[in-house]
Amino acid sequence: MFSLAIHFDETDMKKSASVQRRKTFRHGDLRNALVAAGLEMARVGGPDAVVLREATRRAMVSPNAAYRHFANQAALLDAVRSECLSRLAAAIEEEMGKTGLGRDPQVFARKSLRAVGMGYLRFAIKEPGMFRTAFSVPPAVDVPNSANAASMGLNPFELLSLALNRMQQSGLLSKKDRKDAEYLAWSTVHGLARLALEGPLHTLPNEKVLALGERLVVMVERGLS
Amino acid sequence: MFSLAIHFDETDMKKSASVQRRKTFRHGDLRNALVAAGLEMARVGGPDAVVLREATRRAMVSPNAAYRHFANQAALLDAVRSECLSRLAAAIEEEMGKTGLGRDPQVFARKSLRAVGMGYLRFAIKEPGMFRTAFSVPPAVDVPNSANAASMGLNPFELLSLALNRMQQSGLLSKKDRKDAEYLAWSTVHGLARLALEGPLHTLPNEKVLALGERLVVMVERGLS
DNA sequence: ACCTTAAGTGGACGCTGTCTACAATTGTTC
DNA sequence: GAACAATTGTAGACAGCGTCCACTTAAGGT
Repeated sequence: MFSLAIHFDETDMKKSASVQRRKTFRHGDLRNALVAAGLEMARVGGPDAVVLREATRRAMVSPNAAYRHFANQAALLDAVRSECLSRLAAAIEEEMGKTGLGRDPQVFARKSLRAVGMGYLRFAIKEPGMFRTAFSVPPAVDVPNSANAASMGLNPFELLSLALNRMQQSGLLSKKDRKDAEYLAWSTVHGLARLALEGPLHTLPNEKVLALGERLVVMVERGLS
Repeated sequence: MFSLAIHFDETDMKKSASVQRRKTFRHGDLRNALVAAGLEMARVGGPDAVVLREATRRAMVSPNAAYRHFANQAALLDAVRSECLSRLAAAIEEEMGKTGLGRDPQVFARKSLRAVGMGYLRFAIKEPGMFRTAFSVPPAVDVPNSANAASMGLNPFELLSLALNRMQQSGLLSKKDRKDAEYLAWSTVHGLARLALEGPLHTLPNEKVLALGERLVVMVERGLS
């Protein structure tokens, strides 16, 4: 009937055990299904692996159905990318949450900055496909897009700003040095992540990458002021 | 005759003004021609833009001819990537050459490190497609591949090591801090480049990116030791 | 002069993204 | 409740891509 039938047209038209066919003509939640499928593909194979037709296949829908929800595959990829950014933000938040509140504001500030950097790095290592996808297409950084955020409503960039604000408020960072500090701090950790993931450092063992990350955070702390 | 004829089959079979057809059956230098075509595509559109069939088209050759010189398109892309790395190395060398020899070894060392970082960044800004291509596929860093090098025979990583050695020899860097310092220094500048090129900072004007680069180099200098 | 072999061509296949036209369902309005 | 419009799916086609297999052309060595 559908071209999908080739998957299980063993002369029986009843639903096979593993693959049940949608009963209604409408899918009901196709957009989300496509993003979920795309996310899984991105997780496994990075941005280049999110292919529109495969997503529709996994959603058990004809290829063109996707075009009712996305202008083109770039739009689908962008939705997936946004989801990846959200997960990155969530990972950072979790890492920040693990550092208790600590009474000394300077210690707290340092821990916050460290958590942002290491959470970033850990996510990159644990989910390289998602990480690479998150930064595959250039989104604007200044326009806060809530779709990129995690539970706190902050995207990774804003989480970093938060940590740096704590640094300044606790007196670890002068107002002058605070300016654009997120760009500097971000660059360091992001660079390490990319070099370790897809760059020339991809043979480094994970522990070493994380150890380098620790050194980087210290370097940022000392180098910023 | 060839399928290429569709490009200029205006009922005249003589060579058109702009496109002359190869006379001999053999191309003579097809491998290089394909790499050159791929490089140009990479320059304009980044790694995803280097498509095998288009390269053969530009070399005025049938698509399959490429397979006499490359196992597949990944192999072609890898050759292009290697060339991009060489150009990056050349750009860094040039930047290093601009800093005179300077008698004070500490000043010289600092200038060297700065040149590596800023040369790296300037190349990324001037040739974003090549830069992105250079790091699109993970090559090993430790195996020195002369194909990646420029005139001095050093790849970008080795040029950075050279600058850091000068830092150590002039007493600016302790032996302990010297260890793995290239990873830390590299990460910072590489991260800025990628964020500025394809990441969330791609709207930043070039001057600002370069200014951030200067600050990064200073940060590395102070943060390493 | 023959034979081997390197380096080209031709045609096919399955995959992709995307277009246009059509069908089925749902929601709306009289 | 029937007619109609809008939404959301399908069918079929197209060009472009990487790649496979079979064939051809020329060059070089004996």
